[in-house]
Amino acid sequence: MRKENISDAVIRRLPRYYRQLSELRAKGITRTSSLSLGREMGITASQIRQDFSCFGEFGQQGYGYHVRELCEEIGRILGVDRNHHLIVVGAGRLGQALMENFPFAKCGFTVDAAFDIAPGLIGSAVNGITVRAMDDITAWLRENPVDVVALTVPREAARPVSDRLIALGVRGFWNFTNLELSSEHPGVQFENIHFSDSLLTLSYRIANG
Amino acid sequence: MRKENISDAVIRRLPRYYRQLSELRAKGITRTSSLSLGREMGITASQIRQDFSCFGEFGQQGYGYHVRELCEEIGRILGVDRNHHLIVVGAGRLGQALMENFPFAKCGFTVDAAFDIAPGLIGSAVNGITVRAMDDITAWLRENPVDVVALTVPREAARPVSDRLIALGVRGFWNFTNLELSSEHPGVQFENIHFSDSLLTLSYRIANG
DNA sequence: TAGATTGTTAATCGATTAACAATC
DNA sequence: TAGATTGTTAATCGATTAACAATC
Repeated sequence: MRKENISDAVIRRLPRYYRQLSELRAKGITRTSSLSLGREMGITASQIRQDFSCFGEFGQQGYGYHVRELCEEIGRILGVDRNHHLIVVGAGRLGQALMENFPFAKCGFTVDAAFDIAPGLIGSAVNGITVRAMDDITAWLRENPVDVVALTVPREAARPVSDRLIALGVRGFWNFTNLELSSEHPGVQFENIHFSDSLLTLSYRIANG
Repeated sequence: MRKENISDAVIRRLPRYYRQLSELRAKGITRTSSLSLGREMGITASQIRQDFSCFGEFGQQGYGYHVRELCEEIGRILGVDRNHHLIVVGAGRLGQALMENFPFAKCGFTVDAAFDIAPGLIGSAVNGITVRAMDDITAWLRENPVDVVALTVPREAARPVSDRLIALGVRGFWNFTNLELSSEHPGVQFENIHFSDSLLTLSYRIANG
């Protein structure tokens, strides 16, 4: 029975399932079960079955789950098969690090371009991705609509740049600036990666727990 | 009344409170309340009071909270005042991006050194931080114990490198490799930043909700 | 004082876990 | 078939919200 409203907690677990299943696939394991998956991931079998049941029936009684099929199903739910288009806005070290190291293709993303204001960067290429002038982004986006902008500009630029991009029709932001961006605009999604929040929770846990 | 066991959800909210309060401070606002803080952050006043009450009594009936005091209290809880020591292991683009851009000092961290195996990097400096040879890390750590390692090595190196560092006494890992590291060793804390999990949840939300 | 807002207890809500009939 | 394991319903647990006496 497909659910209407999927909780955020469930959605956040989906990529972990996808990662674990991808690893099993890579190891050549073809079959698994909620029990063994749960043991590997530190999750109860119950929760795994509940989570999957939000999206459909992927298993077989008495057998479990076929790893490749389940992996592909979850990939589809996450949109890995959709070939999203992305640009990197802010081609400093962090933007470069993403372009150089991040496995966009495995997540179903193609990086079409990068943008920056630094004259020294404009015209260069990182990992085959051309860095263009921020001034050209309006014209460029008209010709090349994108699903997501990876926002790796300095903190001060985050708000004005994202406002401008929303006006240009961008509906998804992968936000690495340490500024909390959230959507006043309906249909615009923000995913914030707050490095400092992460480090501070670690700081807390080192002292306590 | 101080609680014994603080839930993970509460801990994850603390850095957000800290960020919001820091911003209020920067704006020169000296006084706030659970109600106004809640409005700003999209959280109920009730939850804010509950969260704070885990750690003590920071407010005053009829007045609310003094921004600076509350900010400092939460900073103390998070350990921002503790001057932790950190090294960056893996001085590629991502490691460099952190050294260059991340406000370690604001989080209470000092970056003492970076380490890498690439001959071209060894001996260079990024933002005043010397990049040293991975071969020297054992000797170096004996002289300079650290609280946290920022792990920015390639995925394949994550496991062997972290094992080695644990053996050398490191007890905190800020893990940027896309490998799930979790502690079999008691007292060793891992904080994983999974870029791909984050992008995939965004991918999901673009299509649904 | 009167108004505001806390810290805390009680009520509600939602998420996790357990149980089990269905069935491969 | 007998054993295993699903999907789902029910029970439990924990987290969020509401309510309110205390008090600045």
